[in-house]
Amino acid sequence: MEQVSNDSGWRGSPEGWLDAAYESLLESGVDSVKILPLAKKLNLSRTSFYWFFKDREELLAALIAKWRDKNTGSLIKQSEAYAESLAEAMLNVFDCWLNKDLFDSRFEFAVRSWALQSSDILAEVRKADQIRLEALKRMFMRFGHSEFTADVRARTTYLVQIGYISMQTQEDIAVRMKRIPEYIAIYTGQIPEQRELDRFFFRHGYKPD
Amino acid sequence: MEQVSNDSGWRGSPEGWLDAAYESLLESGVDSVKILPLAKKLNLSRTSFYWFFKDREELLAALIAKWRDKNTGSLIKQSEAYAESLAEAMLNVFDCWLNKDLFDSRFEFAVRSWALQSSDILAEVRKADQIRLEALKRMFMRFGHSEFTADVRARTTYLVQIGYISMQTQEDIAVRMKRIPEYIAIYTGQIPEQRELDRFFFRHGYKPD
DNA sequence: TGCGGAATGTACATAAGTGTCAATAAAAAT
DNA sequence: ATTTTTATTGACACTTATGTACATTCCGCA
Repeated sequence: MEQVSNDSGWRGSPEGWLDAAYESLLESGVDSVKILPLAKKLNLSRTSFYWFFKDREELLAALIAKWRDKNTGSLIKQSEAYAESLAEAMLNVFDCWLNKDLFDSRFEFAVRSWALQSSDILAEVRKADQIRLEALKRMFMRFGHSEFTADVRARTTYLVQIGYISMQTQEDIAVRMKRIPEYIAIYTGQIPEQRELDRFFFRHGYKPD
Repeated sequence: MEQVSNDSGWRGSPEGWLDAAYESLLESGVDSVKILPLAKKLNLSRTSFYWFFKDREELLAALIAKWRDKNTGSLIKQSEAYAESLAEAMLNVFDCWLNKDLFDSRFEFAVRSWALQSSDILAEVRKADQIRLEALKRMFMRFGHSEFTADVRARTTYLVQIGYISMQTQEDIAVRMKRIPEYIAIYTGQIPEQRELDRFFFRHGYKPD
C-alpha cells in the first residue's frame, strides 16, 4: 500500500481524497470506496476526511460530477470535428476509444456498474447515453443518412464501444489497430481511404507494417 | 419485502437461498448478496444458512456456476442452428437477445460488474467471451467469410449486444423489432429476405404493421 | 512570539455484517 | 415409539464500517 505525496505543504485536501476514491472506484467498484480504507491508503486519520466532505455521500457525488464532466464532453466534440467523409468522421470518434484523455473507459465501466445499485446513478447514465447517441446520430445525418438509419448506425457504433468496455479486454494496440478499417467498413458501409487511415494511425503513434 | 413459498414441507433449501441470492444479485450487485438480508427476505434465521452452505463464498460460487451453465450454452446452440443464409443465421442468434430463457441479460450484466472486484470472476467472464466469440466467428466462416473478417464481424455482433446489456435500456419490443433488419444489414452486409424476417417475427409473437 | 483557523487525531457511540456453538424441533427411518 | 437425520434458532464473539465531540497540532501572519 503505497503512500501518495502532495505538493501543498499540508497533507490532506479534497483532491487527495477524491483521487484516492477515483482509484478505488476504478479498481474495485463503488462498494470499495470507503473512508477507512482510503484513509489507510493516504496515511491519514480516517476522521480528518470529515473536514473536507460532509460525509461519504458527498464524496460519491463529487466522483459522479468528475465522470459527467469528462467522458460525455469529448465524445460530442469528436463527433462534431471536421471531416471530408463519413469514414474520416468515424475515425475522429475512434480517437476517443484509443485515447484515455478523451474517454476514460475504466471510469465509464465503473460508473455503469454502480448504476446497478443506485437509481440516481442509473438516471445519470441514461441521460449521458441519450446525449451521446444523439451526437453520433447527427454525425451520420451530416453525411446523408436518413434519421432512421443514422439512429441504428449510431447505436451500433456506440454499443460496440460500451460492449468493448464492458468486456474489460486488454489487447495489444496493434491488434486493435488492424481491426479498425474493417470496423469502419461495417459501421459506415464504406471503405476508408488509405490517407485517412494514415492520418489516424499517425496521430496515435502507430506504424503499420 | 415479500416472502417466498416453497413446495417442500420444510422451509429452507439450498435452492431457496440460491434463488434469493440470484434475485439480489440482479437487482443490486454482488455486494448486496449478504446472508443477513437474504434471511430476512426468506423469513428465516440468518444462521440456518450455514446448514446448506459452508459460508458466503460457497453461495457466490454456486451463483457463478448457474450463470456459466445458462448463458454461454444457448448462444453456442443458436449460432450453430440451421440456416440457409447468413442473414437467417444471424436472426437465429438474435433469438438469444429477445428471449430470456435463452440468454439472461440482467444476470450477464451483474456478473460482468462483479468481475470488476474479483479477478476470479474476471477470468470466468473472459473465458466465456472467448468461447462465445469463437462460436460466432465459426458462423460467419460457414457463410464464406475469411477468418479475419469473420472475427471482426463476430466481435461487432457480440459487442453490440454486450453494450446493449450494459446500457440497461428497457425499450418497447416493437422499437427493437423495427431496428432488427437494419442491424442484420450492418452485421452481415446483406439485406434479410422478407420471409426470413417473417419467420423471425412470428416466433417472437410480433406482428409488424 | 503568540494568535487563529486549517488540518489532524483520539475516544466514543452505533450499525451491519460474519461465523461458531450448543440447544432444540420436526420429519423420516427403524 | 424411539431413534436418527435434517433443519432451525438464539446467544456469543468478532470485524469493519460510519459519524460526532472534543482536544491538539501546525502554519502563516500580524
